[in-house]
Amino acid sequence: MRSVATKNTPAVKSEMASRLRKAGLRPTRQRLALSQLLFAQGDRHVTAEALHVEAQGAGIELSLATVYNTLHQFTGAGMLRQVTVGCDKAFFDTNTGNHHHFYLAAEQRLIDIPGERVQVHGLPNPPAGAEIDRVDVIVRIKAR
Amino acid sequence: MRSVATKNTPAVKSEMASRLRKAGLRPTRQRLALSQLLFAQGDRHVTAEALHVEAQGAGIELSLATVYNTLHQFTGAGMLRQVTVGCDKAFFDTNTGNHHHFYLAAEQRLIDIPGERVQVHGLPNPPAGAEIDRVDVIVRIKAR
DNA sequence: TTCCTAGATTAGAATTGTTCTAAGCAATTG
DNA sequence: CAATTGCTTAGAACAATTCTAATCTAGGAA
Repeated sequence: MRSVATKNTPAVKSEMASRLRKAGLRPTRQRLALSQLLFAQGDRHVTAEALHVEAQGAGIELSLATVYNTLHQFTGAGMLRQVTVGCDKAFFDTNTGNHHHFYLAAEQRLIDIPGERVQVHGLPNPPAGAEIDRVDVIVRIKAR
Repeated sequence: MRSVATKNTPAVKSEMASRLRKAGLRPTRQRLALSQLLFAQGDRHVTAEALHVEAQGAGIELSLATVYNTLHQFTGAGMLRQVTVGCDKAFFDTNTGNHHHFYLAAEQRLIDIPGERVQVHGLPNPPAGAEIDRVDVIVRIKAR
């Protein structure tokens, strides 16, 4: 009995499967398992390494390479967003909507900041001919 | 005759030396040389690798390890700021004042955005007991 | 000046995070 | 079911950075 309820019902599974198919990805055992770890709970920030450990801990056998592949494919399909916060590890965020982040340097951990309320004023125009992809606000929290 | 005027006068040199001493760093040949490359022109964004190449090109013999050490020491002394923008390489910025960045993903290049005009509104309070180190705004420019 | 010593530099090895490769496996299609 | 195409895999390769242990040097003392 685990404390986190990772709803593992057939219904959830087939919903995941169709999401994957829509993205042009075969719903393989590994991708379904990772989908569940990632999306069956609330918003999450994971690293490849951490997700791999978590999967193994949950009895899912897969290689780290597959975790990397899958995270990138999911990102390409718009199911994840990659957050860049330090140059050590890459974080993947299940929240792909408009939002920003606190970064707790001491714990190497991210906390979402809902995007609706946050406004950035006074930005200059981007260099000629360039187009803004997105604006990221990162609030760095001092290490203690 | 190089096109970029890297003022290499004794005056500049001794000013650099005293800056280093103030930071508790011995003004060694290597640190003086890197100081000049970094600070004798306007604001710059460099990677360790690029600065190493630049130094060698300018006839300064030093190891990559020294470049890394020096960049970190300068950062610790508040003479540089590390900018985190992608997980490949670390950028060091000679502009340590209040400002933000455009990030041109296609060229892996940073452009400063002066800080005075930019305002970020609506941020929630940081988690209990935490203190904000700083707020970074990164405007990502779409790769073409 | 010369000597001494803490601190700085170095080459190369080690580590870390990530990507690649080539071979076997598995989901779909016919 | 068989064929096809895509997926997964272990392990090697890679790139950025850090570490290590030996050597060197700046700056103070004699």
